[in-house]
Amino acid sequence: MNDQTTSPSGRSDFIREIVAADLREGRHEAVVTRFPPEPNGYLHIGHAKSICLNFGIAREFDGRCHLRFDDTNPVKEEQEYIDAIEADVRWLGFDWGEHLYFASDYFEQLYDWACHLVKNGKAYVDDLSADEIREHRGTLTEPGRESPWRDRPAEESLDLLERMRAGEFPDGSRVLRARIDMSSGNINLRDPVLYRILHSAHPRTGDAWCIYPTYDFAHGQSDAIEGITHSICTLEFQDHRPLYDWLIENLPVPSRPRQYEFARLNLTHTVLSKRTLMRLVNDGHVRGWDDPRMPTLTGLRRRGFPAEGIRDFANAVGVAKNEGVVEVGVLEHAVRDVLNRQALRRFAVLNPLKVVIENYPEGQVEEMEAVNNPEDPSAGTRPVPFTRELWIERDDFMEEPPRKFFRLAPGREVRLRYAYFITCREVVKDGEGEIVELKCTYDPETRGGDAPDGRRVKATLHWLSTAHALNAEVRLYDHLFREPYPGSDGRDAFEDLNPESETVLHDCFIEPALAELPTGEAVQFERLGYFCPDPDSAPDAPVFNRTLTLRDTWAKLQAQGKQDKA
RNA sequence: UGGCGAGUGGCCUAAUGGUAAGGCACCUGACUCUGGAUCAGGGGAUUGAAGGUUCGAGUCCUUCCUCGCCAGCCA
Repeated sequence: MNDQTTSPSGRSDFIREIVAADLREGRHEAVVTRFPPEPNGYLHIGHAKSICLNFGIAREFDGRCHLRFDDTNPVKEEQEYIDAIEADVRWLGFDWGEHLYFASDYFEQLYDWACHLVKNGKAYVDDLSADEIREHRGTLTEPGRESPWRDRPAEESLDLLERMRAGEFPDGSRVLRARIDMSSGNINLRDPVLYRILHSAHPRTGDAWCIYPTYDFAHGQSDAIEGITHSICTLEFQDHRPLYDWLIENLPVPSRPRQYEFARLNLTHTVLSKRTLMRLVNDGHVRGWDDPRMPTLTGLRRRGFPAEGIRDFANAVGVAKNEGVVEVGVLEHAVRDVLNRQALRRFAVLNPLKVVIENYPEGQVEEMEAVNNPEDPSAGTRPVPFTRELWIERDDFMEEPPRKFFRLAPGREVRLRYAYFITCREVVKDGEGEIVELKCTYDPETRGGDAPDGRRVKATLHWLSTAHALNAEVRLYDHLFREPYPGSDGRDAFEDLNPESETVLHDCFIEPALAELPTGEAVQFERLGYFCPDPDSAPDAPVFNRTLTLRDTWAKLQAQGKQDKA
């Protein structure tokens, strides 16, 4: 018995309240939910919301959640997707234990139930073509017309259904339809198709079948077979609920599941429709389903988004029936929040500018002790080599600094993190006036980063010894779409693609400690953001993906054009 | 002119007839060897509209408006 109404985070929602009430009032001994993907594509962040809801409820109320593939349409489904989906759900942090199911496991039972409906006059074989059925269906405002085959004898329908199964008829020649109400305002009740002929091999049942149940006929009955108590789906299925209930009530099913609908996730600056995602991949706008810019779970994982961050995000957006659009910032905040706690800090210089410390002994190397994670003392420290010639970030120097620019400038003193204070003495330029080098001096008294005389600096920069830094490629990512609502106001979503969603930087430098970081392990490049090694990395050619930038108030000031304001 | 659903600060979500709460975002200040993090504070809502019931309405009733979904042998 469990009468809690809230999730561990203290939040609840209308579905959890229904579950809690059903348990409290004894309608069910335990809650059983299910996540029912069709294996025809990759899972994305929107599915994550559903996964977190279904598995989350099972976990919180001490019930169970099944992973069930809704594999009723062999022409679109593939084993590859089944494998990828299982991996993604596991990665997200959920476990279905023994409860892995396939709608195709129930084909025989479903067929028996189809016969049951026919025998009871609740279903019939229709010889109309797809076009004719459409014509008979009517429109949103006009009722449909009954098929001429609607009242044929049950025995005849039964015989035809058997012969459909036996493969006697070609695709599309006949269907099995429920006999409900051709004049219903709900089009799903206008004698919906239950079975269609598809001479197509199925990833799991092979060529055992040439007729396949539709979603409507398979889903609720699969729920009933598995003892699902709460069948949770998205809003677009609300219209199907009367049909869901009609089938359950007219069939000798072993349990009585109920369907509940919630609003699917929408996110700004991205798109979550399978069709658009597919086009992004097929038209080469991204490099694949796992491109770090994709909102797919495999893409987010490659990008370096931790599963915990995605779960936190799902929890933060809540579950309701109001279809809204969540700002990506909420997702990014959730991800930064876990990365800030967990990611090891490292130095990297993406856009290098050489600094020579003129008064530092040539050939000398000092090991500076750097903290691995200020949020987690147990992460310890590491040595970072310091020498006379260093790389710093080009953005950390300005020859003519505006008022609010605190970093290095001619004559200015700043701190090199964990090392010394340095002062810029001279700016060296090439023939074109490009700054190629900074000549600086350091104060030996400031070793470790503090001045004995108590003087302060306004900025602390990250740096790397030119002699020790490793070379790396770094891929910078930004929103795939520059518009918050891609394709709004009549535009094609693809017009809103962000041309700068990926910027590849070569000849970046990373600190030696980064040499052997496992793929996908997130680190923070101090002052820059969170990054993780990409699978494209080679032993001597590391590639890093930028997961997210750090919050950057300087960048914000620049964007607002306020950097000169007093 | 059909059916179903939804409208609460910029965004998301709560308040289950008792006097609008939280997260994100934004702004200020403190602190800081990351312009990060953290901490403290702040602005911002005539709850889609108009009526009605009630001592009292975001919540109940009526009418209206707006938005979303549905006419696959997809899910």
